[in-house]
Amino acid sequence: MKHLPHKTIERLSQYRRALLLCLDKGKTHIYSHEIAKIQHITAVQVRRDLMLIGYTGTLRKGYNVKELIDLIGNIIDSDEGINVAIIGMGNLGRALINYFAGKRSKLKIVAGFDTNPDKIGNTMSGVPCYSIEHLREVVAAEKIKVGIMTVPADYAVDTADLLVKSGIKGILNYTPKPVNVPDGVYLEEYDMITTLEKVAFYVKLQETD
Amino acid sequence: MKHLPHKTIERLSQYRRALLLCLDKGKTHIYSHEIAKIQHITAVQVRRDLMLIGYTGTLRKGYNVKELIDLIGNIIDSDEGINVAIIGMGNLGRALINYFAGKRSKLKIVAGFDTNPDKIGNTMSGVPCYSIEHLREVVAAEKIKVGIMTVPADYAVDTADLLVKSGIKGILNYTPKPVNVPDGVYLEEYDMITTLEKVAFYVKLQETD
DNA sequence: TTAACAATGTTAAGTTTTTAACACTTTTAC
DNA sequence: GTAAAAGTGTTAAAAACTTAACATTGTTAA
Ligand SMILES: NC(=O)c1ccc[n+]([C@@H]2O[C@H](COP(=O)([O-])OP(=O)(O)OC[C@H]3O[C@@H](n4cnc5c(N)ncnc54)[C@H](O)[C@@H]3O)[C@@H](O)[C@H]2O)c1
Ligand SMILES: NC(=O)c1ccc[n+]([C@@H]2O[C@H](COP(=O)([O-])OP(=O)(O)OC[C@H]3O[C@@H](n4cnc5c(N)ncnc54)[C@H](O)[C@@H]3O)[C@@H](O)[C@H]2O)c1
Repeated sequence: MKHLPHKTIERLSQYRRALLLCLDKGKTHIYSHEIAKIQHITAVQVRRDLMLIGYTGTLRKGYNVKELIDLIGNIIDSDEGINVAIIGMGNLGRALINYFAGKRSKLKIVAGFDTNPDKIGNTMSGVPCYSIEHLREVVAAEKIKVGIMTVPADYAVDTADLLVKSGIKGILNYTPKPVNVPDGVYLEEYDMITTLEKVAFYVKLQETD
Repeated sequence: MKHLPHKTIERLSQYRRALLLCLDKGKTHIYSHEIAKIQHITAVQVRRDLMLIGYTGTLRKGYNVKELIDLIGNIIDSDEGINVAIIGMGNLGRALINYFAGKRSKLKIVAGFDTNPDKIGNTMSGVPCYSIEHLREVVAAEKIKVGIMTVPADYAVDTADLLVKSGIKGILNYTPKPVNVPDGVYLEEYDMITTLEKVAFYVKLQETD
């Protein structure tokens, strides 16, 4: 497989989510325009993405839901799975753990970290909370590759450095403070206010024309 | 002002966030490459975006932080401000309210809605929780334009319909279940798993080449 | 004072992403 | 049987977005 466009990767994840829902409903086949409708995009785009990953559906019946789910898994998932840690077991951290628990077989939150002694040693939704002091050892022992940052904003920069030093290869930063990482570490900044402001902007725009 | 690219709108919101942090630190001027560094993009792109909004900095001193913050506000904020509601005052809903509280003067969460009688009538971080039954009246009374959906996934579709009927013009959907809205309502689907899967994918990719 | 520098602003080129167009294939209806 | 309909797969065109190139202009330093 050659290079898949950035955007296609995102959509594949979304297609799978939609397909899993369809599978639950007992649907065995699905047309490109049905997927498109769910994702608010065009059928052409769906077909193009599927072309890129080399999947071909059956004419007149569309795509086999189960097959497609598996194929997407082959592409975006890692064979051995990827272990994930959450740093900062506060409101958001706990909500995320709760939410992710058991959602994806190949992506597992295996550890949480905090500085609060009351939290350290506890387990939340099956995820043990360690002291941030033990970050390095736990990351190594549990083969953790990805870290989700949900610490208070003031600690974001330091925490990112710590994560990098401990050998983490991907960071998802939920704090509103942008951080820096060296080459070789993939960083995604995820600010919720940006999205809300975007919605508000387009609402305003729609009103004024 | 003509059309601003979709992506520019997002970045403007991010620039403002970064600029506000700089202002706090007492910085009065900033160069395009400094903004770029924070946002992990190029200086050219920053300058281009600012060109599009018609802001010109002073040569050799860069951009005036305060002025730029105000200008971005003029563009993306709504003059009278926009009121927002959260539907579903659970873990995520509460975390969001807590987080947004007081962050933006022009974007205010003024109401929460739930079905749980234990929550209705209470106040969280200053936001009153109403029964979902009273959605329509409260939306009208409080001039709520945007709704953030944090209800259980099974209620997502119905809740979206309700919001649309009540006159809401923008929806930010945090549930993992895509919903549909008619023309004239701006919808943003915001799935956290997609982002995490993307991070995991690029981590995997980096390992294998 | 004048050359070197380091910034901005802008036009042009390049890249990525989306959309359109259409050839092809099975099913259905007559 | 054969034409119409409704899908897929793919190439080509268009649109959106980013990057490069460079002219311009204050500032600094010899
Ligand atoms: N709550 C939200 O909806 C939301 C949304 C977007 C972003 N955020 C951001 O996410 C972060 C967390 O938000 P929250 O509401 O969960 O806050 P919180 O205060 O509830 O949780 C923060 C947790 O981090 C722990 N912590 C503090 N310093 C630490 C360190 N150095 N290492 C590890 N753990 C540490 C604290 O003990 C606490 O448990 C904040 O930066 C916030 O701005 C929150
Ligand atoms: N927790 C997370 O980090 C996270 C992340 C991404 C997405 N989500 C999604 O967000 C949603 C909420 O997650 P949560 O962890 O807060 O769940 P939760 O169960 O803690 O909260 C759901 C809340 O919605 C209320 N509710 C139920 N039906 C309702 C209705 N018809 N109208 C209004 N309110 C109603 C419930 O009483 C409860 O207070 C879920 O769909 C979840 O998948 C959560």
